[in-house]
Amino acid sequence: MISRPPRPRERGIPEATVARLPVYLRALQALQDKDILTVSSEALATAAGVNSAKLRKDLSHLGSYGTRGVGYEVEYLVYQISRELGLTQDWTVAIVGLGNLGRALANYGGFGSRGFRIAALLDTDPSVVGGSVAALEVRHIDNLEEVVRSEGVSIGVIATPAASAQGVAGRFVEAGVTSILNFAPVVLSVPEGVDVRKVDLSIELQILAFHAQRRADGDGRGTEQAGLGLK
Amino acid sequence: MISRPPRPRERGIPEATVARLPVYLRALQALQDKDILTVSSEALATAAGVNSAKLRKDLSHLGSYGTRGVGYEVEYLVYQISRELGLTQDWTVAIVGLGNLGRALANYGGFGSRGFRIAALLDTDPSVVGGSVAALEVRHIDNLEEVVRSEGVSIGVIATPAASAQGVAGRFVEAGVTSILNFAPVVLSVPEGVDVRKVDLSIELQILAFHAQRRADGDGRGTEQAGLGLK
DNA sequence: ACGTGTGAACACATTCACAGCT
DNA sequence: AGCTGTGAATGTGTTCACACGT
Repeated sequence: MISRPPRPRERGIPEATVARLPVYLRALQALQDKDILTVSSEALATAAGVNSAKLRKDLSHLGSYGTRGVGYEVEYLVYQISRELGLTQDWTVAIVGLGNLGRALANYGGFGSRGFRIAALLDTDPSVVGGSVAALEVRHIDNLEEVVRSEGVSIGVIATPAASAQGVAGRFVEAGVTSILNFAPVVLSVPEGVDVRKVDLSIELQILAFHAQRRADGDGRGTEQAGLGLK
Repeated sequence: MISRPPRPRERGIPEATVARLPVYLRALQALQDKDILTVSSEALATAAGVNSAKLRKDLSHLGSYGTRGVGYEVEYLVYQISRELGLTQDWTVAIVGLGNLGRALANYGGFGSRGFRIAALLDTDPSVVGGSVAALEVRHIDNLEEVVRSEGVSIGVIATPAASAQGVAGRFVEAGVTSILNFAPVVLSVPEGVDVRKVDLSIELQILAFHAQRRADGDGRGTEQAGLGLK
């Protein structure tokens, strides 16, 4: 008899919702900058590029933070979302690989804007190590374990060539880092309990190409898509 | 010679499948480089980081390209996926904004590797315009419309500051570009029929932070091996 | 014997539409 | 009267498990 380990219904926020919370947060902060104190689901949804039913459902997972007949208090919602996302505490980041992309990341202002602090830059290339990027010294990757410990790094960013990425991931994991953001075009293999997110530029382009092609062969010229688009 | 596939193709591949095809394609190309001719769904799934049932279902949307009892012929599958994604034709790309990120994109080799050609780099900054990045001259953004027309640009990449992104998007759309890859942290508003994909570094970090926080304070529920009781 | 291809079951996500509070 | 919060309905995606072709 095979009983499947039941996924315990841990009362959690749906993944799709989590992915949108940062978007809502950004929209709310833009409203704050304009000194707007209150916002309806309809208005906030428009600013965030979603529909209002989805927004309300998403927010309902955090709690009842709106007022019926009125809307949401901007400042309060900013705080609640920030807290839910874990942005009320600081997260320390290390970036490995300081090619063009790594440099871009290190210099990216919005990065450190709230909650994220870049604590270390690491590379292997002797022509890069010892130099300085974004007012930080680039250290040799041999210091990874020590830096993770001394700086309390909790998020590792991998911006190396594909061939080095798995090795770096392994060292991060070994050093106790359980959150990894991977820009290298490889599938990383990590133990259970380690969270890897991937950002892949060429995959995004390929998805765009797919849709563009579909649009192109569906309509020869402004015709709507009819069935039987035989080749 | 290439015989025409006898299988009629359905229109409408699920979006989730489309997003994974590039991953399969990359895994298959890695197998090709190792001179592997045939692969099972199990092996390919492992290389792509998914389970085999999902892989088979995904591939079944393209047609019946496997052989029962054997597996998939690597080269044939590479061709079929490439064709489905529209990579058998060339796509011309223009990048706007040559700050750190734009430069990284322009220099990113994998970009142009297959099917994508960077035809133009555009910026407003006088200290950048006229200079050269990745062996291409950076032109002033006033040339956008002309470049789109003369080079046949079909994909626009926006790597500008947030404040400029909507304006650039509008000009792309006006010039006839219907596929946009946006790296600026704003929600772009575009007409129906224009496809926008967003890559947002700080959103990815925030999602990681959410899960990291959950792991840290959820404790009891999870039975995964904790790496270092670092709290 | 083996691994693909797929209907059926299940899980997750979105949208609808309206009850309920202010 | 107006807008949130939410069950119910619908749509999309994933996993199971096995029939079927090689």
